[in-house]
Amino acid sequence: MGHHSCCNQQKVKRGLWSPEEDEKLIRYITTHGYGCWSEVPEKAGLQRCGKSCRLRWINYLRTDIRRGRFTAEEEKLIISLHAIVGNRWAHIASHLPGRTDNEIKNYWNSWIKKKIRKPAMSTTSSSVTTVSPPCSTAASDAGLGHHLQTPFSAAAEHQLDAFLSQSLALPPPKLGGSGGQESPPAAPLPPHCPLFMFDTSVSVSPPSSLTSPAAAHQLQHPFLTFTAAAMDDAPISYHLPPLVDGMGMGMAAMDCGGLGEEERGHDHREAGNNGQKAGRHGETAGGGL
DNA sequence: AAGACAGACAACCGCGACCGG
DNA sequence: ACCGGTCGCGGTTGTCTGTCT
Repeated sequence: MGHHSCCNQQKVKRGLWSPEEDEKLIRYITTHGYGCWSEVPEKAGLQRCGKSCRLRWINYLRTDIRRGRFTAEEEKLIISLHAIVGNRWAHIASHLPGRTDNEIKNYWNSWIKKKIRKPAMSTTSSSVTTVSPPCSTAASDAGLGHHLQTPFSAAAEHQLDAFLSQSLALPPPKLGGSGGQESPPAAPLPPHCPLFMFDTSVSVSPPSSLTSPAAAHQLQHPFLTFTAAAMDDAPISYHLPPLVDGMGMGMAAMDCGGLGEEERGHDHREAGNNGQKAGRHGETAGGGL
Protein backbone atom coordinates (compact mmCIF):
# COMPACT_ATOMS: atom_id res chain seq x y z
CA MET A 1 0.00 0.00 0.00
CA GLY A 2 1.40 3.27 1.08
CA HIS A 3 4.79 4.18 2.24
CA HIS A 4 6.11 3.47 5.62
CA SER A 5 4.37 5.21 8.39
CA CYS A 6 7.53 7.09 9.06
CA CYS A 7 7.54 8.66 5.66
CA ASN A 8 3.94 9.30 4.96
CA GLN A 9 4.30 12.95 5.35
CA GLN A 10 7.41 13.38 3.34
CA LYS A 11 7.91 13.17 -0.30
CA VAL A 12 10.47 10.48 -0.21
CA LYS A 13 12.47 9.19 -3.03
CA ARG A 14 12.33 5.54 -3.80
CA GLY A 15 14.14 3.08 -5.91
CA LEU A 16 17.82 2.66 -6.39
CA TRP A 17 20.18 4.80 -4.49
CA SER A 18 22.33 7.23 -6.32
CA PRO A 19 26.00 7.59 -5.48
CA GLU A 20 25.31 11.00 -4.10
CA GLU A 21 22.76 9.60 -1.73
CA ASP A 22 25.11 6.87 -0.70
CA GLU A 23 27.78 9.36 -0.01
CA LYS A 24 25.49 11.52 2.04
CA LEU A 25 24.36 8.60 4.09
CA ILE A 26 27.83 7.25 4.61
CA ARG A 27 29.12 10.62 5.57
CA TYR A 28 26.39 11.16 8.05
CA ILE A 29 26.59 7.74 9.63
CA THR A 30 30.32 7.77 9.92
CA THR A 31 30.34 11.11 11.61
CA HIS A 32 27.20 10.96 13.67
CA GLY A 33 26.26 7.35 13.88
CA TYR A 34 22.72 6.23 13.56
CA GLY A 35 20.98 6.87 16.77
CA CYS A 36 17.55 7.32 15.34
CA TRP A 37 16.96 6.23 11.83
CA SER A 38 13.93 8.38 11.45
CA GLU A 39 16.12 11.39 11.88
CA VAL A 40 18.87 10.24 9.62
CA PRO A 41 17.32 11.23 6.30
CA GLU A 42 16.56 14.71 7.42
CA LYS A 43 19.89 15.30 9.05
CA ALA A 44 21.76 13.68 6.24
CA GLY A 45 19.92 15.67 3.68
CA LEU A 46 18.31 12.71 2.07
CA GLN A 47 14.85 12.49 0.69
CA ARG A 48 14.44 8.97 1.87
CA CYS A 49 12.59 7.45 4.72
CA GLY A 50 14.48 6.22 7.70
CA LYS A 51 13.74 2.65 6.93
CA SER A 52 15.18 2.99 3.51
CA CYS A 53 18.31 4.54 4.94
CA ARG A 54 18.63 1.81 7.47
CA LEU A 55 18.21 -0.85 4.86
CA ARG A 56 20.69 0.76 2.58
CA TRP A 57 23.23 1.03 5.33
CA ILE A 58 22.77 -2.42 6.71
CA ASN A 59 22.62 -4.23 3.45
CA TYR A 60 25.04 -2.29 1.40
CA LEU A 61 27.05 0.50 2.90
CA ARG A 62 28.22 -0.98 6.15
CA THR A 63 31.93 -1.28 6.42
CA ASP A 64 32.00 -4.86 7.49
CA ILE A 65 29.97 -6.23 4.67
CA ARG A 66 31.48 -9.13 2.92
CA ARG A 67 30.34 -9.27 -0.61
CA GLY A 68 30.80 -11.77 -3.28
CA ARG A 69 29.72 -15.30 -3.57
CA PHE A 70 29.16 -17.50 -0.61
CA THR A 71 31.86 -19.98 0.14
CA ALA A 72 31.03 -23.62 0.28
CA GLU A 73 31.40 -23.47 4.03
CA GLU A 74 29.06 -20.56 4.27
CA GLU A 75 26.59 -22.40 2.13
CA LYS A 76 26.72 -25.37 4.40
CA LEU A 77 26.43 -23.23 7.44
CA ILE A 78 23.44 -21.44 6.04
CA ILE A 79 21.74 -24.65 5.21
CA SER A 80 22.50 -26.11 8.55
CA LEU A 81 21.39 -23.08 10.44
CA HIS A 82 18.29 -22.83 8.36
CA ALA A 83 17.46 -26.37 9.23
CA ILE A 84 17.60 -25.36 12.84
CA VAL A 85 16.10 -21.94 13.00
CA GLY A 86 14.11 -21.77 9.81
CA ASN A 87 13.68 -18.52 8.00
CA ARG A 88 15.26 -16.47 10.72
CA TRP A 89 17.51 -14.75 8.34
CA ALA A 90 18.73 -12.22 10.78
CA HIS A 91 19.67 -14.95 13.17
CA ILE A 92 21.43 -16.90 10.49
CA ALA A 93 23.18 -13.77 9.36
CA SER A 94 24.39 -13.19 12.87
CA HIS A 95 26.41 -16.34 12.54
CA LEU A 96 27.84 -15.34 9.23
CA PRO A 97 29.99 -12.31 9.83
CA GLY A 98 29.76 -9.77 7.16
CA ARG A 99 26.72 -11.28 5.58
CA THR A 100 23.37 -9.63 5.74
CA ASP A 101 20.08 -11.26 6.27
CA ASN A 102 18.94 -9.93 2.96
CA GLU A 103 21.88 -11.45 1.21
CA ILE A 104 21.35 -14.79 2.83
CA LYS A 105 17.68 -14.65 2.13
CA ASN A 106 18.28 -13.88 -1.50
CA TYR A 107 20.81 -16.61 -1.71
CA TRP A 108 18.50 -19.09 -0.14
CA ASN A 109 15.63 -18.17 -2.36
CA SER A 110 17.63 -18.48 -5.51
CA TRP A 111 19.08 -21.70 -4.24
CA ILE A 112 15.61 -23.00 -3.71
CA LYS A 113 14.62 -22.00 -7.18
CA LYS A 114 17.51 -23.89 -8.57
CA LYS A 115 16.70 -26.96 -6.61
CA ILE A 116 13.07 -26.82 -7.50
CA ARG A 117 13.94 -26.42 -11.09
CA LYS A 118 16.10 -29.47 -11.06
CA PRO A 119 14.11 -31.86 -8.99
CA ALA A 120 16.34 -34.70 -8.10
CA MET A 121 17.77 -34.50 -11.52
CA SER A 122 21.35 -34.43 -10.53
CA THR A 123 20.91 -36.57 -7.51
CA THR A 124 19.72 -39.77 -9.00
CA SER A 125 22.97 -41.45 -8.29
CA SER A 126 23.45 -40.02 -4.91
CA SER A 127 21.91 -40.89 -1.64
CA VAL A 128 20.10 -37.64 -1.62
CA THR A 129 16.51 -38.49 -1.94
CA THR A 130 15.24 -35.02 -2.13
CA VAL A 131 16.62 -31.80 -3.19
CA SER A 132 13.89 -29.74 -1.79
CA PRO A 133 15.05 -27.38 0.84
CA PRO A 134 14.53 -28.43 4.37
CA CYS A 135 12.13 -25.74 5.21
CA SER A 136 11.85 -23.10 2.68
CA THR A 137 9.16 -20.62 2.16
CA ALA A 138 8.25 -22.52 -0.91
CA ALA A 139 8.13 -25.69 1.00
CA SER A 140 6.84 -24.34 4.21
CA ASP A 141 3.56 -26.02 3.75
CA ALA A 142 5.08 -29.31 2.98
CA GLY A 143 7.69 -31.49 4.46
CA LEU A 144 9.81 -29.83 7.02
CA GLY A 145 8.16 -26.53 6.84
CA HIS A 146 7.12 -26.91 10.40
CA HIS A 147 10.39 -25.38 11.39
CA LEU A 148 9.03 -22.18 10.16
CA GLN A 149 5.92 -22.40 12.14
CA THR A 150 7.52 -23.19 15.39
CA PRO A 151 8.85 -20.26 17.27
CA PHE A 152 12.52 -20.05 17.71
CA SER A 153 12.51 -21.91 20.92
CA ALA A 154 15.14 -22.11 23.54
CA ALA A 155 15.62 -25.68 22.49
CA ALA A 156 16.40 -24.58 19.00
CA GLU A 157 18.73 -22.00 20.35
CA HIS A 158 20.41 -24.62 22.39
CA GLN A 159 20.69 -26.86 19.41
CA LEU A 160 22.08 -24.04 17.42
CA ASP A 161 24.64 -23.32 20.05
CA ALA A 162 25.59 -26.94 20.11
CA PHE A 163 25.94 -26.92 16.41
CA LEU A 164 28.02 -23.82 16.42
CA SER A 165 30.25 -25.15 19.07
CA GLN A 166 30.78 -28.18 16.94
CA SER A 167 31.33 -25.95 14.04
CA LEU A 168 34.40 -24.69 15.72
CA ALA A 169 35.96 -27.86 14.58
CA LEU A 170 34.84 -27.33 11.07
CA PRO A 171 37.23 -26.55 8.38
CA PRO A 172 37.44 -22.87 8.09
CA PRO A 173 35.85 -21.08 5.28
CA LYS A 174 38.86 -21.13 3.10
CA LEU A 175 38.18 -17.79 1.80
CA GLY A 176 40.61 -18.26 -0.93
CA GLY A 177 38.39 -20.96 -2.25
CA SER A 178 38.01 -24.41 -0.91
CA GLY A 179 37.67 -27.42 -3.01
CA GLY A 180 38.23 -25.96 -6.35
CA GLN A 181 36.46 -22.73 -6.18
CA GLU A 182 37.78 -20.75 -8.94
CA SER A 183 37.16 -17.29 -7.82
CA PRO A 184 37.99 -15.81 -4.52
CA PRO A 185 34.78 -15.98 -2.67
CA ALA A 186 34.30 -12.67 -1.19
CA ALA A 187 36.12 -9.72 -2.43
CA PRO A 188 37.04 -8.19 0.85
CA LEU A 189 36.87 -4.86 -0.73
CA PRO A 190 33.86 -4.79 -2.87
CA PRO A 191 34.56 -2.75 -5.90
CA HIS A 192 31.59 -0.64 -5.31
CA CYS A 193 32.21 -0.14 -1.67
CA PRO A 194 33.23 3.29 -0.66
CA LEU A 195 36.92 3.08 -0.34
CA PHE A 196 37.31 5.93 2.00
CA MET A 197 35.64 3.88 4.63
CA PHE A 198 38.40 1.36 4.66
CA ASP A 199 41.87 1.41 5.85
CA THR A 200 43.33 0.42 2.58
CA SER A 201 46.64 -0.22 4.15
CA VAL A 202 45.47 -3.45 5.58
CA SER A 203 45.82 -6.57 3.65
CA VAL A 204 42.83 -7.49 1.68
CA SER A 205 43.66 -11.10 1.23
CA PRO A 206 40.65 -12.99 2.39
CA PRO A 207 41.89 -14.61 5.55
CA SER A 208 43.65 -11.61 6.80
CA SER A 209 40.72 -9.49 5.96
CA LEU A 210 39.13 -11.02 8.94
CA THR A 211 41.64 -9.29 11.04
CA SER A 212 41.24 -5.98 9.41
CA PRO A 213 40.09 -3.16 11.59
CA ALA A 214 36.80 -3.11 9.84
CA ALA A 215 36.23 -6.70 10.76
CA ALA A 216 38.02 -6.69 14.03
CA HIS A 217 34.88 -7.04 16.00
CA GLN A 218 34.01 -10.06 14.00
CA LEU A 219 36.80 -11.94 15.59
CA GLN A 220 34.78 -12.11 18.68
CA HIS A 221 32.20 -14.00 16.82
CA PRO A 222 32.19 -17.72 17.46
CA PHE A 223 32.05 -18.44 13.81
CA LEU A 224 35.26 -16.67 13.28
CA THR A 225 37.05 -18.23 16.11
CA PHE A 226 37.46 -21.33 14.12
CA THR A 227 38.40 -19.44 11.08
CA ALA A 228 41.35 -18.22 12.98
CA ALA A 229 42.06 -21.36 14.88
CA ALA A 230 41.28 -24.11 12.46
CA MET A 231 42.29 -22.31 9.40
CA ASP A 232 44.65 -24.89 8.18
CA ASP A 233 43.65 -28.19 6.83
CA ALA A 234 40.86 -29.78 8.65
CA PRO A 235 39.12 -32.41 6.62
CA ILE A 236 35.89 -31.43 5.04
CA SER A 237 33.57 -33.11 7.41
CA TYR A 238 30.70 -31.46 9.05
CA HIS A 239 29.18 -32.50 12.27
CA LEU A 240 25.62 -31.58 12.26
CA PRO A 241 23.15 -31.71 15.02
CA PRO A 242 20.62 -34.46 14.81
CA LEU A 243 18.02 -32.21 13.42
CA VAL A 244 20.28 -31.30 10.62
CA ASP A 245 21.46 -34.78 10.11
CA GLY A 246 17.93 -35.77 9.65
CA MET A 247 17.40 -33.37 6.89
CA GLY A 248 16.39 -35.00 3.71
CA MET A 249 18.84 -33.14 1.63
CA GLY A 250 21.65 -34.03 3.89
CA MET A 251 25.03 -32.64 3.87
CA ALA A 252 26.16 -35.24 1.46
CA ALA A 253 24.51 -33.23 -1.17
CA MET A 254 26.31 -30.21 -0.05
CA ASP A 255 29.65 -31.79 -0.17
CA CYS A 256 31.44 -31.78 -3.36
CA GLY A 257 28.55 -33.34 -5.14
CA GLY A 258 25.50 -31.46 -4.12
CA LEU A 259 26.66 -28.01 -4.68
CA GLY A 260 29.13 -29.45 -6.99
CA GLU A 261 29.71 -28.63 -10.52
CA GLU A 262 26.39 -27.16 -11.24
CA GLU A 263 26.67 -24.85 -8.35
CA ARG A 264 30.19 -24.04 -8.99
CA GLY A 265 29.11 -23.30 -12.44
CA HIS A 266 27.43 -20.26 -11.13
CA ASP A 267 30.64 -19.04 -9.74
CA HIS A 268 31.62 -17.57 -12.97
CA ARG A 269 28.32 -15.95 -13.34
CA GLU A 270 28.35 -14.60 -9.93
CA ALA A 271 31.77 -13.29 -10.33
CA GLY A 272 30.51 -11.64 -13.38
CA ASN A 273 27.54 -10.47 -11.57
CA ASN A 274 29.64 -8.86 -8.97
CA GLY A 275 31.47 -7.19 -11.65
CA GLN A 276 28.23 -6.20 -13.08
CA LYS A 277 27.19 -4.72 -9.87
CA ALA A 278 30.48 -3.15 -9.51
CA GLY A 279 29.58 -1.50 -12.69
CA ARG A 280 26.09 -0.74 -11.83
CA HIS A 281 26.80 0.52 -8.41
CA GLY A 282 30.45 0.77 -8.77
CA GLU A 283 30.17 3.85 -10.74
CA THR A 284 27.66 4.70 -8.16
CA ALA A 285 28.97 4.00 -4.77
CA GLY A 286 32.36 2.67 -5.39
CA GLY A 287 33.44 4.42 -8.44
CA GLY A 288 32.90 7.87 -7.21
CA LEU A 289 34.26 7.24 -3.83
C1' DA B 1 21.95 -10.53 -33.99
C1' DA B 2 17.90 -10.63 -31.39
C1' DG B 3 14.70 -12.23 -28.21
C1' DA B 4 13.62 -15.27 -24.28
C1' DC B 5 14.89 -17.01 -20.12
C1' DA B 6 17.14 -17.43 -15.69
C1' DG B 7 19.91 -15.82 -11.90
C1' DA B 8 21.39 -12.37 -8.70
C1' DC B 9 20.57 -8.63 -6.08
C1' DA B 10 18.60 -4.19 -4.39
C1' DA B 11 14.77 -2.31 -2.53
C1' DC B 12 9.96 -2.01 -0.94
C1' DC B 13 6.11 -3.47 1.93
C1' DG B 14 3.73 -5.09 5.86
C1' DC B 15 3.74 -6.79 10.36
C1' DG B 16 5.12 -7.57 14.99
C1' DA B 17 7.99 -6.22 18.90
C1' DC B 18 9.73 -2.82 21.70
C1' DC B 19 9.85 1.50 24.13
C1' DG B 20 8.70 5.89 25.97
C1' DG B 21 5.08 9.15 27.17
C1' DA C 1 -2.81 -0.01 30.91
C1' DC C 2 -3.01 2.30 26.67
C1' DC C 3 -1.25 4.57 22.63
C1' DG C 4 1.77 6.20 19.18
C1' DG C 5 6.29 6.11 17.18
C1' DT C 6 10.25 3.57 15.83
C1' DC C 7 12.88 -0.33 14.71
C1' DG C 8 13.87 -4.87 13.01
C1' DC C 9 12.64 -8.72 10.36
C1' DG C 10 10.72 -11.64 6.81
C1' DG C 11 8.33 -11.89 2.43
C1' DT C 12 7.96 -10.22 -1.97
C1' DT C 13 8.73 -7.59 -6.08
C1' DG C 14 11.33 -5.14 -9.58
C1' DT C 15 15.39 -4.48 -12.24
C1' DC C 16 19.52 -5.56 -14.40
C1' DT C 17 22.76 -8.60 -16.59
C1' DG C 18 24.43 -12.87 -18.52
C1' DT C 19 23.39 -17.00 -21.00
C1' DC C 20 20.96 -19.70 -24.11
C1' DT C 21 18.38 -20.68 -28.28
